Amino acid sequence: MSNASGVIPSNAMSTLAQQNPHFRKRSQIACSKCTLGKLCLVRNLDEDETEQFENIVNKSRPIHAGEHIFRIGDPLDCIAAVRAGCFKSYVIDKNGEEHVLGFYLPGEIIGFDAIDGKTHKANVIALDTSSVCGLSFDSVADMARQLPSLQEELFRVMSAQISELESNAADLSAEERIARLLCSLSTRIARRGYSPTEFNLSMSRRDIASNLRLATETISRVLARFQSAGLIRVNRKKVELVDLDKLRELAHRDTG
Amino acid sequence: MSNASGVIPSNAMSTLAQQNPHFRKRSQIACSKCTLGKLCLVRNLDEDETEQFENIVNKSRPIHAGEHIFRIGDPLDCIAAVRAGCFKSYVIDKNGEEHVLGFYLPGEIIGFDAIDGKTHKANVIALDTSSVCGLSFDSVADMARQLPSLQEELFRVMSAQISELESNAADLSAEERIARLLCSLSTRIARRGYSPTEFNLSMSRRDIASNLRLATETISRVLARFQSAGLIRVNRKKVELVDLDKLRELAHRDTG
DNA sequence: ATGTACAAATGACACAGGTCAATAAGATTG
DNA sequence: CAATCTTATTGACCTGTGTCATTTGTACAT
Repeated sequence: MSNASGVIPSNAMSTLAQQNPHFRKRSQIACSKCTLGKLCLVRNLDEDETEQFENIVNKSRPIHAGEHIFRIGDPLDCIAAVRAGCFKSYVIDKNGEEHVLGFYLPGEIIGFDAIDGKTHKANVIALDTSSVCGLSFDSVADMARQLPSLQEELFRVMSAQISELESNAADLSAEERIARLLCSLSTRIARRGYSPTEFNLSMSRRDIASNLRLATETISRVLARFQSAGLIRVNRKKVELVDLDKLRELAHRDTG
Repeated sequence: MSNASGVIPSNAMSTLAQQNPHFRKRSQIACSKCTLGKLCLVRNLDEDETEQFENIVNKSRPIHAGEHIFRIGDPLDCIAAVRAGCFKSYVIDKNGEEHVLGFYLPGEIIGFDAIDGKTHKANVIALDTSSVCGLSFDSVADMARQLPSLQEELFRVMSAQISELESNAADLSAEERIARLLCSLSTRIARRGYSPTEFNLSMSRRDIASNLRLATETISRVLARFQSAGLIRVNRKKVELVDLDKLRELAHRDTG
């Protein structure tokens, strides 16, 4: 804990700020040509603005499953935009138990919780082979003062994260929570043009359990129940959402 | 639900934007002389900047317990800074059950969840006689582009809210959750210079229960247990935290 | 292919906290 | 200052989910 160093520092003397190997400047990446199709912070920027933005983006090298991009206590140098793959954020409690705070898919931004206090508040680890764009938060903030659309988008994304977390706080049954996670993944994957009904669970049952505050056994049992009810078909990491409507109904207990 | 009109509209034809009676311009309030002592968004502004900021602040009239300042669906015109009193935010689920999302004390900002989608996502109601400062979010954002410290503070506060919500998501026992709420209230109250060990629970047991996802009976029982263990003394709304250290220990299950 | 190791599924049982019901203590009204 | 209503407390019992133990499945290495 005293060494909150991030990301397998190959050079022990280096500051994270300059040397975090995931965020070292490699190539300028053209956001305008990103496979994500401007799903990211540049969403509402015009061509010129996007070009400006590209100057502060560092693309990372591929990150292997199991590699950390942030660790608790790391100074907030970068926030990260997921380009490909999947990440989870987690903390370890007093008893050494891991608690998964959330999952991040391409197009999503990791690290907003680090702005307050200027240090990262969760560990973030790749679940699949992944890549991210590193964004110096200071640079983004500076640029946001020049580009209203960028500022607006930053506020919007943070706001959405607050809403999301607020609604997750609801007291749901195991079935409701699992339905909700499946639906959430579905829409987030669909946003990128992939099938909303057939996808890969990059995270283990244990990760799901930890994130939903359930036992892994409960995850297994509920998935089995969903399958025999004809709602889904699961095989290990593969899921098919057969009856998405019914799942959504289960998930959306809350209305206005 | 179709009429998501806010705040007891005395004039049915008025738009909320212009007429929300809580946020109608009444008096410019000098933030520099606010009883909160710059606990608010102006925290890091210098004198000139604070003066600028005051121009976009509308102070509300007193708000009575039970009055709403926002309702779900209200357009995001204003966010609100609590000056005095206490608020809760809540939603109603399909079954008509209320779910309390959070409590807001003086110095805290309500409405960040409304930026995404430009509509309020929760009902917000006063629990005590209260007052708030209304802040046009657009004006605040505009000004934030001129005043780096203001933008920084906005990002910081939103970030803190994200961290807070993430850590609330942990899977805690009833005792841990209640200890955590008591400690949270304690530090938030202490921030304003009041006693961290003796204060008023503005919210009902039912509100606490809903917020912590417990039954009201459990709240009563745990408070009783805490009392007989010598951790607190409770009588209705009055609480005294006798052994704050032990309470904190109970509350802070999570470490890095 | 065979062995090994880890992830997932399944079953038996326990317990924290929910639910329901009754009572008590304040608050509010006439 | 009754009468009434609401909120809080307390008790008895029930249920969903956790825990622990065992089995099955899958991937990977030899």
